[in-house]
Amino acid sequence: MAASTLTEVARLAGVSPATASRVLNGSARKPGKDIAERVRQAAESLGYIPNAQAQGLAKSSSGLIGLIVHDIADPYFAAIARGVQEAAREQRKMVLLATTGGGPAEEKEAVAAFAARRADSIVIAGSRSCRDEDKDGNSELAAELDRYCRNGGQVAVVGHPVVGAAAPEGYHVVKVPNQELAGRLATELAGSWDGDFVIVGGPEGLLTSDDRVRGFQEGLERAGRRPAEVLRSAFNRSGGYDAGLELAARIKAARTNAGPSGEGGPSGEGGGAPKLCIFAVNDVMAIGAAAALRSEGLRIPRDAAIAGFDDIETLRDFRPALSTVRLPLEDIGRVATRATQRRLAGDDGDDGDGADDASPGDITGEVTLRRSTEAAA
Amino acid sequence: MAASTLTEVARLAGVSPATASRVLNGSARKPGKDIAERVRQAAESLGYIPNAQAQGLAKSSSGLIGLIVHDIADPYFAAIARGVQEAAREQRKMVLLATTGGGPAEEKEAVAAFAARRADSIVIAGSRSCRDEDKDGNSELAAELDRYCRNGGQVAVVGHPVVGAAAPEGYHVVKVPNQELAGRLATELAGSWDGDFVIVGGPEGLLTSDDRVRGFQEGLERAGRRPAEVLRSAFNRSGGYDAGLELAARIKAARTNAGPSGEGGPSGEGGGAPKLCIFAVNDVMAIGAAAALRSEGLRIPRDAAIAGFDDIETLRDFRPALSTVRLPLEDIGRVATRATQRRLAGDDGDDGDGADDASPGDITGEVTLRRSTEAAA
DNA sequence: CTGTTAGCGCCTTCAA
DNA sequence: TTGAAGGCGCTAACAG
Repeated sequence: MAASTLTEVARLAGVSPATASRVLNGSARKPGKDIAERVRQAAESLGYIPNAQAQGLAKSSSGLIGLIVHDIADPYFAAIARGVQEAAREQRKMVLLATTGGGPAEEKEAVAAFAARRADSIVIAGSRSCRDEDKDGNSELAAELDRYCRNGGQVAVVGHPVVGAAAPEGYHVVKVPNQELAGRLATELAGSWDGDFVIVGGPEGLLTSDDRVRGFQEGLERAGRRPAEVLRSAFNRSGGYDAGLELAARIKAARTNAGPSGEGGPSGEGGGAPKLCIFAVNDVMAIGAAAALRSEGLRIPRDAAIAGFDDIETLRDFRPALSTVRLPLEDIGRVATRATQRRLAGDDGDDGDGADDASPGDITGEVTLRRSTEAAA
Repeated sequence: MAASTLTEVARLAGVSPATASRVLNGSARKPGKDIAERVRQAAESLGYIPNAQAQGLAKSSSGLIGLIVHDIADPYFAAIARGVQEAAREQRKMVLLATTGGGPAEEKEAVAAFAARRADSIVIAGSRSCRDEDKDGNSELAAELDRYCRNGGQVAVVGHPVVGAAAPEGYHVVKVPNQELAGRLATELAGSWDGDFVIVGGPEGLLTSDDRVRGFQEGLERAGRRPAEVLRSAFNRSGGYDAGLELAARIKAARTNAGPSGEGGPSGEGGGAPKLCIFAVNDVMAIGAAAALRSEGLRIPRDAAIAGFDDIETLRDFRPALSTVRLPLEDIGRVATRATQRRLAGDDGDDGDGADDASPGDITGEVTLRRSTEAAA
């Protein structure tokens, strides 16, 4: 009942398994035309499907690319996954998916599982963390990756190198200019916004979040503004929502203090309190924060401005349109995947520190100001 | 340089490979405690990782679950994928991802690739098509699946059976009550909406779309309403947008015909033209349509109501909140995946027509009326 | 309880 | 060009 084997095909075609193998895959050597045809027919009639496991075992290479994400249902990762998938198809490979929820321990498991399957390469998306609690996990992950690379595996990490990882051969980092872009966002915002800024960040130690926070502060400074207060919460919609609630309370309090201009409803003009501009370190958090403000009867951008980061596609129809930084997520996935393609001979070598920068077209982003941060009431 | 093997571990521990194998995996038989410990240490010190390919070859089972979707970045599929992933983790399996763009030809390729990798089971999400152009593709896909099942593979399809597929053992269909739910949506809407209905559907022949269209018409009929006109467009945001543009033009035309009640802007009260309620067969299309209306200066629900289907999580913060039918996408993925788990002995058999219904908790949905279809101006 | 012996299905030297 | 033989790493029957 099991699928038919190469041997069966060979027998049916009246040739040796070796010959059958040669015609059924792109072997260097060309079998006789007539023979080839016979083999092909035999394969067809038996519905032969090569056993990739056996092939992999024999060739010690599996045609698999492992992808590690926090959560595949998160549009950020889904977009990256699409890019990875495309690049994988170009390489005629399949992608193995692992979702980890973000913990280095689970990530380590995933790497081990990929290694067990002899994945040719691994792409790790999702922010690194340098919190204390993750320290052990990180070094175990680093060790696992190191071993994987030493056994000939290729790894690409999106964003930051794994904390504590050496930079073995085959280890690539796709840099994402989070800090710089957040800085640009801040300066642009500062140009059109008089009020104060608040940052809604993820937990401290999440590198991506930290970069964006830092960059934003720098941008503010460059623009001659005072630093923004940073609220910490979960790196997802609900974190944004919580922070939004907190901010809504403050905004309302400030308003009533400044003068109860109108109890009939919040008025953009009334109290002298300067309006707040909220920067959430990703779009999903921004949406959460916006929802919270709205649920408290505040309106955007009338009562507060809000900006996000990523420019998630599904969120582009959100109203008011969200100011954000567009990141070429799909490209990021593609670039990361391509970076793991073993370099051909004639490589111009890396820059000495081991980890090379996966340079095929460096990742850039674009500040995208929209309605949610318009100053006009 | 290659990863260390079981044989090396065995040698280091001074035992036979068989023994090493027995301790390193859950073999039925238990080796001596001291021996076990020695083996474990040897494995640890060598950084041994079992070769899943070899294991799979020997056991003829790979621990792989293949998932086929149109597009992993589509939130509908991403949500299902999350469910599949969870169930896979429960079964201690990994998921192999294939995205096909929806064509049966690519789906067939994917099935063949999964078969080659000896995936233990395959989950197919994404609407089936019965269009003429897909006829050949469908039957090839059916044949491929049939072969896969005959070789012992398990298949679960979300929604509809593959067109033309026999119902071999191991072939499961996770039914989604699209038609019924669309009907319920229609009747509920009919209760609070006086105007006419229009359906924005996908291309004819897309089974999921067709079901929803049909169900909606039935619901309308039950409510004593006349059938809705059906606009056909692509099954994605841009299709919805196109249809929305068309509808916006009509709405405006109807208004000026009925009487230029106010040129200052569209007014809900003014013209006697009954307001339209648009049913888009999925949320993403609905969002597209809404965006189109908005771009034409129309407002929802003031100038037209709109409803979708799926209740995509990322879209829940959309304003006005979208009336829709909630589908437990994640559960669907989970249920489909679990259905492919080979039944234990003592199975109560199938219902004779071969394909069984993957009954572990039938899928149900829930009509969810929100702001976008509120009658009040 | 342990070790030995065969494969799982395929690829890849080698010799013919 | 084709065939025969050995091995990829592991498991599953046997034998001890």
